[in-house]
Amino acid sequence: MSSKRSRERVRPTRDETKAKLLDAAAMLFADQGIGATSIEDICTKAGFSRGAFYSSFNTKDDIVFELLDLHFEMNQIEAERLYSATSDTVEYIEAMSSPDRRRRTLPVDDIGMLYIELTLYAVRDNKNRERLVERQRRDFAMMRDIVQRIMADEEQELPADIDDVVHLLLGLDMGLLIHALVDPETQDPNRWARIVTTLHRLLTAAP
Amino acid sequence: MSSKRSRERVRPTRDETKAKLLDAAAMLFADQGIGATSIEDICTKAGFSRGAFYSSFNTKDDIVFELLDLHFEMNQIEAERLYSATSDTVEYIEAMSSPDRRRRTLPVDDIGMLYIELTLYAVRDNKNRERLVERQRRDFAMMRDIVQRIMADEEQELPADIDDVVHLLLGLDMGLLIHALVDPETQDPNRWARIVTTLHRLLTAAP
DNA sequence: TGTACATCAGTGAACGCGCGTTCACTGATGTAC
DNA sequence: TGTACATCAGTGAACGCGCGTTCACTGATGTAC
Repeated sequence: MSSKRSRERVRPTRDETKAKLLDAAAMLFADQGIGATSIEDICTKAGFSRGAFYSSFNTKDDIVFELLDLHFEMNQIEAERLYSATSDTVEYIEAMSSPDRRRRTLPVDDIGMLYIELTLYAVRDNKNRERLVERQRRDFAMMRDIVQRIMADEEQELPADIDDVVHLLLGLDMGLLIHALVDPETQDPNRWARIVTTLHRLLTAAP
Repeated sequence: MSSKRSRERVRPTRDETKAKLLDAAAMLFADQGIGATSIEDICTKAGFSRGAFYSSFNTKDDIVFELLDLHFEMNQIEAERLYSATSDTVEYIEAMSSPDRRRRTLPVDDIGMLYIELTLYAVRDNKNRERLVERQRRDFAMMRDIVQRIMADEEQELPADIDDVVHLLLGLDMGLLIHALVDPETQDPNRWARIVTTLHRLLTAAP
């Protein structure tokens, strides 16, 4: 529709192609693992030939790390959205445990699988490990802020070290994700919310 | 030293060879990942040629699953040892958080890394996934017994659903492992014991 | 809006390396005397 | 304990497949007139 164009666009734009490749990669990495996913797989799923891949990415590593960046970026955006959209603890816990919360970041059914795949990959890469560590610390700092805000709002004092509480909450989140990944049948979708609610009750009712 | 033997043994026994290959594989899988470890790597590290590998294992998958079995088996033995060797909760928590507890299962520095690697691998294998699920359920059942024993010994009632508490404890364990794997520097070796002690305090002091 | 030409996103065949697996072999071990 | 022979654990060269990457190309898009 630009005044400079006299024919209709037939091919996707460069950015659309890249986005399609990233989405296809996210799904396949979660499904089969990074190592078991070939560039050919990604291109076929996205509907391109192998060469298209190398027009958007330099190497296979490249797409992995770009996906990791994307994952953290969208996670951050989503977390900030929840952080500011809710006003009390109950509401916040409910919003956090919403079944499609994680889906809002990347188009992958089992985002836990994808996260673990990407993490293991990045942990072993000396160049990118640092970024991963930085991101994790940022997540911890954010949760620390949230816990502090909640305790301040409720005019309560934490009966435990705040960093321990933050590690407890995020560790629990991660751990439940992995256990659910191994044994989805035993998974109770309300478990996270129920446990966190119990913890909240115990922490605010403590002597 | 057997009466049937007239010369001294020069080569390792079949079992020794297999054990060396398993140990080498455990270390390399934890260090580089299963996908990035070649059979040649394993054999070199163990001090054999590639052919030796195929004298003990049929395929690469074979050694991965044998390692997973070994991991669970030794974990089970170690857990049962702790279960019966300690008599009160404080002692039990201390024993569980002993820095070299995990080392007692396989000769790997970062057993968390190995466990995640093996788990991701097994989760994606339809034949072996079932065994993994079964093992995880057994771990949960064991922890359930332990929690029940502790509460009975202390003549306390749990102020929460016991399965939630079990998921909380094991999820926390798994999650801290992964976070420590990403960012070992921020890891506090006493954190697990401190958090669990706090949880124990909160759960037994509840109204 | 239409045409001509340069650019470059995407094509797909080809390359070559690494790795899992095989196999003909060798020399240490088990067994019988 | 020593010898002879069969067995078989471990050797290492060779095979072939799959995958990441390259590259000469084609035809759609951007731009100027």
